[in-house]
Amino acid sequence: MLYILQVMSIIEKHTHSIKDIARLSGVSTATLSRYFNGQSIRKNNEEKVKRVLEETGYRPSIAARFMKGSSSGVIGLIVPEMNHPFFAMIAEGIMQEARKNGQLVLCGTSEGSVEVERQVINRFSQSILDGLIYIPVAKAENIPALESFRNLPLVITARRNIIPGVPHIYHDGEKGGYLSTKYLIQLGRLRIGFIASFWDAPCSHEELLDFATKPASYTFSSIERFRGYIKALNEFDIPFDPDLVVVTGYEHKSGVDAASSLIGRFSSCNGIIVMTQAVANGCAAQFKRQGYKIPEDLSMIIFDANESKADYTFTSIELHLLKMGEESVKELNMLMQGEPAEDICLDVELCVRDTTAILRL
Amino acid sequence: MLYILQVMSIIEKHTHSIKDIARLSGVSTATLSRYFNGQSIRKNNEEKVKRVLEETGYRPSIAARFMKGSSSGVIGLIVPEMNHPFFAMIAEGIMQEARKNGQLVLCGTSEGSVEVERQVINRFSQSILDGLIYIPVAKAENIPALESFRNLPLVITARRNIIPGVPHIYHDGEKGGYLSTKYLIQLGRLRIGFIASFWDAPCSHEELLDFATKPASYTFSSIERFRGYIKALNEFDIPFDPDLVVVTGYEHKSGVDAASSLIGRFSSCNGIIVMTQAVANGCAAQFKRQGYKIPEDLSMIIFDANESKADYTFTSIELHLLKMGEESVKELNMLMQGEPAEDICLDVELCVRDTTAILRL
DNA sequence: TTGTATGCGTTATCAT
DNA sequence: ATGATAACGCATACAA
Repeated sequence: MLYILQVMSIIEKHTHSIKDIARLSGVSTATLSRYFNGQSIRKNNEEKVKRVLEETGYRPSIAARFMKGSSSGVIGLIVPEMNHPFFAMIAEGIMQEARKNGQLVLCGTSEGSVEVERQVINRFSQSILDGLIYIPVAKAENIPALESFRNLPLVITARRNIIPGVPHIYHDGEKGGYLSTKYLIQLGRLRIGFIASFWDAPCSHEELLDFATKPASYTFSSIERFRGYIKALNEFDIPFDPDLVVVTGYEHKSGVDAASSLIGRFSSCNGIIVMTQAVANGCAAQFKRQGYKIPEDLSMIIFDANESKADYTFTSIELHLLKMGEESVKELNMLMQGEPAEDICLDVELCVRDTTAILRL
Repeated sequence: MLYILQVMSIIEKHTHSIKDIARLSGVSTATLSRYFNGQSIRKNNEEKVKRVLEETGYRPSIAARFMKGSSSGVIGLIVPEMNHPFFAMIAEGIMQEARKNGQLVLCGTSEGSVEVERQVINRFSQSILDGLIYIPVAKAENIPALESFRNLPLVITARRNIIPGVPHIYHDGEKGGYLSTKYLIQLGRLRIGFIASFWDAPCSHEELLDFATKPASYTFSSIERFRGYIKALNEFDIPFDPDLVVVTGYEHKSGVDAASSLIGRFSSCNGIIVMTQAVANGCAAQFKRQGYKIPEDLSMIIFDANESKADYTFTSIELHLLKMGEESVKELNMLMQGEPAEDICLDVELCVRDTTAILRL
């Protein structure tokens, strides 16, 4: 009961202004403002002020504070979808780090669509932000020098090479693709499927193959990982077969479709690399339905096994999503303090679990 | 490229004020303000204004706007943990609905702790909110009439009976508990374990048993569901065995511990009801390790199988989490418009899948 | 329809 | 250390 009462009184909508407090406690607003910002005031004044604050439950308005040019303590976050363990985990990391700094996070989801993303960004621009963490859906080519963008501190997360001069926080996707492919090869599996996932405006099959060889002006994580896949194949002199590559989305259904597509295309596939768990689940379900045994007939490696919550059955490339969120906030805060910030590439590791096994003939 | 440029120019930090626009276009600020708010102005003025707006990329500051008393278009959300499919899904629903209304969501996580929750609420109070959606962790007894709380529109989500006079959006937990228990009984399984999960300050084993019988002044979802469990047992004249009940947390590890605990306590358990997937995974893993076969030896039913992303293997009580989020925002907006809002109880359904089977002796 | 003047809650500047 | 006052960007009552 006491607890609830406290909560309630704390969160009341604005009633008293700094002027009211000044009047009630007999000091000037200037003195109060200084007091709130950590400066010391005369002893007997402090006592009086404290008592009045207690009684009124006064809270400063950050709207007014922000208007005066100081910071709002609010950072923005644009994310494709909150209902996805990958982004939820990053968001959790962001919020934890933000809380440590007394910051809040204003969220918007782009719902995996470029159009919605535009709307949300537009909406954000009318809001009170010290900075923005942006997990893009958009496909953006030929990015020019952006002089128009130097005012709002910005960090790009989970993608690399999107906007020059802006810090990007991402995983070493190429290494992930390389490690997973190499491991499957070492298990004796030379027919390795690669299921690339995209949000909006997916790469075409051809584009993907194209991007894997020549340096692109931007990248998606699927493309990075695909590069590693190609690299490993080359290293072991395994001919690349385009029929082993599927481009799809990020849903459970995408996995089902991808599996069907693979099964329909050719006769033998004994290894497979999938971008995320939802797709992998759909994929596995469909393969099982067609009589494949996992891991014997078909070994699977996925990215981001969503550590703490899952059944721990997928062999996976482990990502560090909480850390990714934390680093994003740290970078953003550096930027906001005028310090230079650079890209951060987080390492990945192969974690062998239940969905991979040596190929027996 | 064009896309990125647009984004950038839109989100630039404030440069022009309404006064600048007034000066540049030769009209007064009042005229501009009216124009922005939909009133018509003289034709030739409108053209001039439009051109200036185009050139400057002017955006009104909602900080100033909100200071004047109008709404900020921002709703608050306090959630125990974003990195949990249950809450992530609710949050997604909230954000989708918010976006439809041009609103943004200010998020804070309580990290499953009452203390952190207090901090976050405290931080929220310094912010600009039109209303608040609150998913509580706190255990709150004997809630009094809260006169101090009539200013900030508030909705409680995923819990019921927390604060009188405030609308609650929740699932029919008792029905869920009842349906799952009844189904297991009908499969011939009369030894049904119930694994209750709590965030912070968990109920003691005794408290839980207590709350199940007498009407409590507040409730947790685990308690609601437990009531349904008891109800079904009574209906089939099955004696209640306290040893079949475990109180634990919401993590994977909680499930492992709960399973160990159950196994250690007694000899026979052929059915089990679990609150959430992470716990169920841990639980299933531990039971399997001990030689139990699922669903033959042990049938499992869980709540919230996290529909779109999962492997669809658990028999479950399906919740409507996206809808829960949407309804929360709708209720909150009604409240903000001064309309009365009432509790919403969302229905649940039993979804039979792979983790339940008839008991064969 | 338009412009002038004032207030919103805070911080910063300047004298005291 | 303190108090009076001018900003900040916007909305609006009121006069024109």
